Amino acid sequence: MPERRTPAGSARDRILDTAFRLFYAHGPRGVGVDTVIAESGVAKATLYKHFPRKDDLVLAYLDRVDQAWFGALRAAAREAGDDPRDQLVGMFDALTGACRRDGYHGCAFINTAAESPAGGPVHARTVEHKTVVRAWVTELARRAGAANPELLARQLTLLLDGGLASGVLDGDPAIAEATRQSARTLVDAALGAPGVG
Amino acid sequence: MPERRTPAGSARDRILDTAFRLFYAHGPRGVGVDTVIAESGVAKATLYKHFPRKDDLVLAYLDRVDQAWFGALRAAAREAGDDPRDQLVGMFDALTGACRRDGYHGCAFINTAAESPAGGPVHARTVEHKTVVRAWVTELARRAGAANPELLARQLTLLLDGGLASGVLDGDPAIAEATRQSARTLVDAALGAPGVG
DNA sequence: CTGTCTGTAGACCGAGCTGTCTGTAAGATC
DNA sequence: GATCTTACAGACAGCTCGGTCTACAGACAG
Repeated sequence: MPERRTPAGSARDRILDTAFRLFYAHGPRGVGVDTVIAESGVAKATLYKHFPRKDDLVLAYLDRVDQAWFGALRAAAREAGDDPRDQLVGMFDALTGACRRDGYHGCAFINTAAESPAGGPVHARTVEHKTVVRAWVTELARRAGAANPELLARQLTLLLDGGLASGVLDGDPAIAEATRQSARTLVDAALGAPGVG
Repeated sequence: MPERRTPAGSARDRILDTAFRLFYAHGPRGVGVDTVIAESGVAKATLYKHFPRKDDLVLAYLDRVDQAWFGALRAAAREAGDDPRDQLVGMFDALTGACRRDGYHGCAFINTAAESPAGGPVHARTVEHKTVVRAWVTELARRAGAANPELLARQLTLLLDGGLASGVLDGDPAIAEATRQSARTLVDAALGAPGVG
């Protein structure tokens, strides 16, 4: 049984690409299914074949956002070097990069959660995303030798969320800059003076 | 010409009270005008007399939010004492109080802006609100003797936004606690060790 | 040739939305 | 009592939404 050798990826990918772009720009609720269909050049039946409910499409969109953003965070941390302390600060470069990007509108998860009914699948997926990211930061903080890795991770992710949330209004680079400096201050305070680690 | 001696405040206030409650709970886009009418016990014509467009009602809602939240911030700062340094940290008690409140869903401005078209009046009002708050914090930072009041204010409001944005998901008191500790760290770092000011 | 799979094209339905309309009732003022 | 204001009650138009449906076309397998 040759699974997934279908050339069907094409239609599905076109739908997801279009949804990603439109959903992020206007919010899932601000984009009708008809618009996604028109802009992706796909038949309505095809869309509903791959994503039986609009919510399924929204969740797939969030999955893609999660991959992209979490990936950017890890890449930024990796590029900061081998010292976990530097990585904790370096991950904020992902925010700087995001702010610079055209059409930047803040955190897709927060934006989507804000317009979705509480307790729904979108909320759950958002909580899951934030939890995974915070767990990763916690591990980083632990490896950096923080006395209270959970608290430091909480503080840093809170900072990250603040920088992202402000992005709904504008992508002012001063935001990313101030956020990064805050991160440095918090990390130094938690781990001892810089260079003394 | 006896202006505004009308007893009409009753209907208008009922509309605004209801809109405040519903808009904050489900987001303006998630609440139909009919629902506001039904729950406020008002005629449709009356609502459209006071608020010709739904957007007008949304803006009036944001005005009320601004008064409430900015008021809470100033009250929290005031209760922290006369020292501007304490006030900078004390204002975060407003966040703690908000987290504790039932039905807390984060920052109404961010939530509303996330579901509104960029460049619209809602965005403008949100930017205005954030600007006013940051100006107030800047003045506090200046009085506290910060070398760079703008930066410190930016950092603290960013932190505030982070705490508020996370509230869309849950009102975990740990968020407010971590935020407050971050604020203390940032203020101390900017103004010198505590008690040495 | 005949099915099956995957896709396109678009009509259609019921529901909900914003906003307008007509008609009526209560109270104040002249 | 006549009139004006303010409000209530609710039908209505016009649109968009999510989602279902039928009809058809090409590729490939038996």
